Amino acid sequence: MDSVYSDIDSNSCDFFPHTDDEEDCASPEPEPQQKKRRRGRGQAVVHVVKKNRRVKANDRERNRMHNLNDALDTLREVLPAFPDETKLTKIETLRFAHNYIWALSETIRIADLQPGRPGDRPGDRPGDKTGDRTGDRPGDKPLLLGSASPGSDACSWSSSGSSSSSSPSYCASSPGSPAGTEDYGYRPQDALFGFRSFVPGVY
DNA sequence: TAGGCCATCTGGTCCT
DNA sequence: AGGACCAGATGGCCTA
Repeated sequence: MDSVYSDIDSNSCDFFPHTDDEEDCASPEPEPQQKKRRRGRGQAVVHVVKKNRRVKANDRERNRMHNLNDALDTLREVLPAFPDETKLTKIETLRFAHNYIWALSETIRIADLQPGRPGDRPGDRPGDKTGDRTGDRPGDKPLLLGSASPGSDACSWSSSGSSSSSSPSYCASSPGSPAGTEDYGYRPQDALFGFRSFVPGVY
């Protein structure tokens, strides 16, 4: 979308009273003692240079954010989709990805612990390129419980302010054990079940 | 209408 | 010096 300011660029003081352009933007009621300074040619050049730099910086920043959003979209694509196809918000995407990665690694870990594990078969090892992507086949072990439906949050935390308080029992802990429940009967798929499932009426 | 999410602008800081 | 990154501010859009 075009910037709402695109029409304003030529006179940013309308919207950004504290910009470099401040000097040109005589405040509505200039202080009495303040004499209006006339800008000489040199100052005008400096002003134009500054403004150009700002415009370029804005452009770069916009591109940077677009790249970030593209990466986020790419991430959304590899995450399990949800029935109602509601697009995950940015924070939800990140939290869900975190949970998802953790669930996958837990699944691998548990599979490795099992005697005569299926992982002994070629193609079942985590790094085995011959294996299908987990979750691609309907018959796969139900790691991905797509029944978790979007609501408002990817996990059971409330991002309330400080980093300490925003440390959920689940999401912000180390990827190795997001829930801190490693040997308490916690199943990897619970990580995905937990997704957005704390919203009343959603799950 | 309030609240959530988002895009954009902006100035500061760090890095090359 | 200029670019990358970051966080704060602002305003638009959408939904409950």
